[in-house]
Amino acid sequence: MKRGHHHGDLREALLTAGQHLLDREGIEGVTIRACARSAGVSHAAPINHFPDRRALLTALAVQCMDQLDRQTRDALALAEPAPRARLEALWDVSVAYGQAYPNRYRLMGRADLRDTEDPALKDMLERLLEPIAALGAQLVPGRLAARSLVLALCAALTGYVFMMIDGNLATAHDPDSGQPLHRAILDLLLAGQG
Amino acid sequence: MKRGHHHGDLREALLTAGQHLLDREGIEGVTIRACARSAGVSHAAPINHFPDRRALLTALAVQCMDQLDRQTRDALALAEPAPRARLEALWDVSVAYGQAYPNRYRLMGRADLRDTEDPALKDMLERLLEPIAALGAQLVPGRLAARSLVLALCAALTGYVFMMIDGNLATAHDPDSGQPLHRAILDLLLAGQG
DNA sequence: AATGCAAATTGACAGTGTCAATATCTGGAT
DNA sequence: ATCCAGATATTGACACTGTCAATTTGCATT
Repeated sequence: MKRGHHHGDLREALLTAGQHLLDREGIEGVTIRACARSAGVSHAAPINHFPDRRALLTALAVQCMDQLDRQTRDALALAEPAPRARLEALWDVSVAYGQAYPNRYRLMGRADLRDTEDPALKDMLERLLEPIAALGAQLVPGRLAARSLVLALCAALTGYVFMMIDGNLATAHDPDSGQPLHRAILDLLLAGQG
Repeated sequence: MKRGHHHGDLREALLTAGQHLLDREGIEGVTIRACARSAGVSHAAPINHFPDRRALLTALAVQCMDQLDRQTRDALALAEPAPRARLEALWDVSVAYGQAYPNRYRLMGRADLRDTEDPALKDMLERLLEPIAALGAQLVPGRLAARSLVLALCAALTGYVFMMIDGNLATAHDPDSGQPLHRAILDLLLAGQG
């Protein structure tokens, strides 16, 4: 069934090699030639599956987004129905993912490394926005206010995770209340509406 | 007066060359060899002033942070005394800077490219945090609440600017109210405290 | 079985960061 | 004024990288 001509399924092998390289050595470390070496093929073999490095990194980023999206939807499926609780669950997932896989999160944040025209990427970006947009709409009456809230939630969440990843946070938890710091940000953002 | 041995002041020449390259070609484009070419010296001359590329990029980032800090303090000097107005002024400066020089803002966000031990960088980071920390303390009574607010403000601001830079914003202005979108985020963050 | 096409290899080129060895200039001592 | 020591710049090299062209290999369909 596989299209495997020589290798079996080189595309998949390159992606898992890339994932490992990404986790261990950072974005810089995920290079076409290193992935090829790790998959046991020659240095130019990947060109048949990814026209250039940009395409490889885009596919890798889409894979990471898919993981994050699945974890988010799984968590939401188990969360209580109250919008506030669901929003907390959503934030928790992203924060945990960034903590567990900082380099994957960094890759997802590097828009300059992506092929913006990739249809798989476009789909993924839409899918990723869906849950948070739904929660925003649920929390706030007007469509306009909802857009603002969603924007604020996205900006604050990604901004916070990157601060955390980059070590610009003294502590991850509030020393007094013991609750994670990102809870406090959510509190502030939702203080306005009941 | 200058320490100019061969070139006059190569370090400065490399930095301005780097700034131009950064603006025109992005971070990828600011390479040791390109800076050397632009300054009219051989490819290995920069090593005397910057031990490696990381050091060059760090110095460049510090320069950008200094520009942003100066513009911020200038704006605050002209702003009205009300904390809310001062906070708006501070956000306006960062948003405008990101819009005018997206690549400089991107460089400032790339903690992975910096030499964390650089004392000039450490100083600059402290100085950059100072105004926003002061405003947070002024806006909110307890030291703890102030820390949370400052964190939220930093995260939301940088997150928003990056969304804007990377083209993940449909519009930069609210089509109805006409006010810039980041105003709405500030509204949300400050809705809790009077 | 033969042919055509997709996949993989090999080899090359230009570009990069970084190092070692060498040459050159400058400022200050004699 | 001279001369020397050390900072500064050059040259050349090495190991990488992405990308391309030419070639070979292997599969599947005719």
